[in-house]
Amino acid sequence: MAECAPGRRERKKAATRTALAAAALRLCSEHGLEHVTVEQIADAADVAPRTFFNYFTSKEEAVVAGNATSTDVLVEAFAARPADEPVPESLRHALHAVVADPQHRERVLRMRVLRGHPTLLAHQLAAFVAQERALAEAVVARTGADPARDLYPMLVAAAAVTGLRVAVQHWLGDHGADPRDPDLPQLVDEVMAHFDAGLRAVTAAPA
Amino acid sequence: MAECAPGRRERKKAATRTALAAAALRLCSEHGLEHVTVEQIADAADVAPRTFFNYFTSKEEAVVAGNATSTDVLVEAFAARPADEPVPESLRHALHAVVADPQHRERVLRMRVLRGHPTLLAHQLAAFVAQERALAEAVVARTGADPARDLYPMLVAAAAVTGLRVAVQHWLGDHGADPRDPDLPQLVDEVMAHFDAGLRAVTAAPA
DNA sequence: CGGCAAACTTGCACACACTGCACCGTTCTC
DNA sequence: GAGAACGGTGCAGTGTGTGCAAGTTTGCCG
Repeated sequence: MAECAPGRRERKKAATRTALAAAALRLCSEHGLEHVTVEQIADAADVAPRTFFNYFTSKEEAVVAGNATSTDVLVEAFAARPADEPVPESLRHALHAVVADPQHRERVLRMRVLRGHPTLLAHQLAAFVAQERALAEAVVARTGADPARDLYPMLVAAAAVTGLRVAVQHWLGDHGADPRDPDLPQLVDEVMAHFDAGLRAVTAAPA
Repeated sequence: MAECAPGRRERKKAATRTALAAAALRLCSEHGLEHVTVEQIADAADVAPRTFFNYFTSKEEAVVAGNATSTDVLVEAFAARPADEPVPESLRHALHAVVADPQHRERVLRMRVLRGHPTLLAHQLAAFVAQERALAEAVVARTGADPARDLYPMLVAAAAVTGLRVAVQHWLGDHGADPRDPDLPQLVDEVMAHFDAGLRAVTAAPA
């Protein structure tokens, strides 16, 4: 009952999908991507191996599926900002909302182990592009720009997602441990400050 | 003979790799990704199927491999700009060099047919990330910034590659046919102008 | 030149990914 | 309660991707 918009059947489907994605992420982050078979993932989610492929076309897709929730957080946080606020400022707040989400942190930490698997990385990036598109639609909805004539909505959305990715990479120490040991919200602010400055380098003199 | 730095053996290897990548791109763009087998690609390149996997771990990787040449063009064009030029301006010129490369246009047009295959798209994006890293190194080499403390090099490189991607997507009509029918260099300029303006929306009134 | 050693190619075997098809059970609709 | 629709499952088959053990080419040095 409750809100019967999603019927009983649809809820079961969503539950199975979530269970498969969660099992895939957990098993692969624990044992490594290539040491986990689809059969094991299906077992952990208590469905038949064949059923796995009714939801995902590959292991990688299942592992990355959880990112969709971050997309929702990002878009909703952006949409919730006042419409007269400058777009980049709204995006800064939206990115803060994402990195503040405990589920996002959890996922980032699990993903950390899985870096270096090219195929998985590739699918991860595909998930980011999906984020970009969803966010671009929200920008269009606010600004009323015509995406066929104006590439601003796509660009600013892509820039925001890219900025988030760069911030997370930096935070994970992909380019060496940052001696300042900054946290994720701080790095997001740095990224957006660079965008605000038109990407003009203002690097301080080296220590 | 000639410059013997790359020995006879290495040249053969590079030739085989190129032949495999070219065959993969050609066959897949003609018949569709899923209607081409590794065996056919190997045949077209005149090697055994097993040999294919000595060079690439998947069909997708082979199809996308050609992008490495664009990376070289991008990085070299950036490095060739005067060191006292602002980084974004150098990047603008470097992006122009890429889109002016006939090989790049050829590849973009072939890839056009292959959009919509999620797995291939994913690997394509992975190739872009490789571009970002190479470009970031060039930025580090010019500015002397410490990538462990400063995320500017990674960010500006990622922004440039993302901008190129957005421009190409727009050019291919992913968001509807642009009535202005702009060319690629023009779109690159628009992208960089948006970055220069700090991504502040200055959308003109709709027609 | 002769011959060794490293590296590339290839065939074989195998595990696994992924798909089409058909069947069964459950859920929705009337 | 009957029929339609839909999701779950087993089966069979194709194709991917890898380890292993050859055979062959290339580079190197005595």
